[in-house]
Amino acid sequence: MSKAINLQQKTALLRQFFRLEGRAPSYTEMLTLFGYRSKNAVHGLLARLQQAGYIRKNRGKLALTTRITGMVKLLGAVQAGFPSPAEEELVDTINLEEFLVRRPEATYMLTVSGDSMVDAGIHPGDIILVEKGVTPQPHDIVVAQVDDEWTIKYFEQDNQGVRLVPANAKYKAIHPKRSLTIGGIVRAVIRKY
Amino acid sequence: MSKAINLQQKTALLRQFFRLEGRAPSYTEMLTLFGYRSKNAVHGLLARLQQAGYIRKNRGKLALTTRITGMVKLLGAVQAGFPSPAEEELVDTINLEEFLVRRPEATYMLTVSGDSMVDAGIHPGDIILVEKGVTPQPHDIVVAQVDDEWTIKYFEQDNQGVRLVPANAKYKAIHPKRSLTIGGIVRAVIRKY
DNA sequence: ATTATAACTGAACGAACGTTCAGTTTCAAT
DNA sequence: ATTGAAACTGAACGTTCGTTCAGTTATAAT
Repeated sequence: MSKAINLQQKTALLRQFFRLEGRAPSYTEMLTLFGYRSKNAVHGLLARLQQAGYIRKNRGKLALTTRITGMVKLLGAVQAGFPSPAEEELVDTINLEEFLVRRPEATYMLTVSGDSMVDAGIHPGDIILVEKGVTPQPHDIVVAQVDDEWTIKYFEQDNQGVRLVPANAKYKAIHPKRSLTIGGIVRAVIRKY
Repeated sequence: MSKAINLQQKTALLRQFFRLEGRAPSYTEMLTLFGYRSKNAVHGLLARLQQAGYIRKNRGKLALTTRITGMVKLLGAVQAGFPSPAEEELVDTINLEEFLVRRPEATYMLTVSGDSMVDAGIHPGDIILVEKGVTPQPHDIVVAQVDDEWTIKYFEQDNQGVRLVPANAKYKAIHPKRSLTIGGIVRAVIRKY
């Protein structure tokens, strides 16, 4: 029907520029980046990129979406094998923050101390992302202050009220006596090697 | 000695703008953002922000660092209690991608299937970040293709050569017979609730 | 071979950009 | 009260910005 261009090739270049400079390129910079000789070519390409959801615009200003600024490449199944550098252009990327954080303004990162949740795969030294200001539901993992002590536990409820259950046979469930403050609920666990 | 301004208050405004617009504001936009009446005031502020490491500049163009674009607030110890909205300005933020990914161009995300590493806290359904093209060291966790099958194991070496050790008593260590391909080494484990 | 359409060139445009300068205000130390 | 330095105002500047237009080239279907 007409000329067809490879958007993924262009997004790879945008990604590369962003990683290097930490910002979106200007039209003039995109001339050399994409190998165009007319700014109108850039203009047209950006329109296509916007339609495809790679970029956004407001007030004539360009904003890259997380599909460009995301660092981590998605891999469906390992069975298919790891991509070679040649076919890396075909892989989509994801932004870890957008993936893990729902409400940035209410999310905190802290390090786990204690082994009360080891059977749930939360080990001492692990990092957890905690979201504040959410009402915990049963089976949620919460960071809670019970009787002046902070712990990580499963949030459960029974006829005695709130019950905080550890994931470690060494410890027993707690029924808060004097006070209970929920710091937040655990949204993600991260372990870095 | 002179007028002292609160940089953290300004960075909070920058952070807010970036979350909303997905890009850095222009000088004119910063006039209203910071409440200045002269662009020179913006110019001076940016100089201070650059010196403090919050922003970078190249070719007259502004680039926000991950100290601004990072979403997650750092929390030292839970014992100190969770910050209230009023004191949130005092908290520093971190960028999860920068924190977890060393070489973006070589890092892939995939989902764990199988329970060969449960005793190392890696459960089925967990997400791992795998870095390609790194020579594995003993005790590293690797994604490897042994005799046509992909698995996650500890990478070890003994007098018989490479030994792939699971973290599950149900399985035994493997000495690759026909072939061994290292897909990459596991840099991080993520579990999302 | 012709046609239709998308992608591109090249030039022009006003608007917005970031920087600079001289002068003023603000604040803390003396 | 005076001084010194940092923070700011207001205006001006050349540069670069993103957009637009008319025209050309490339590609795929007919």
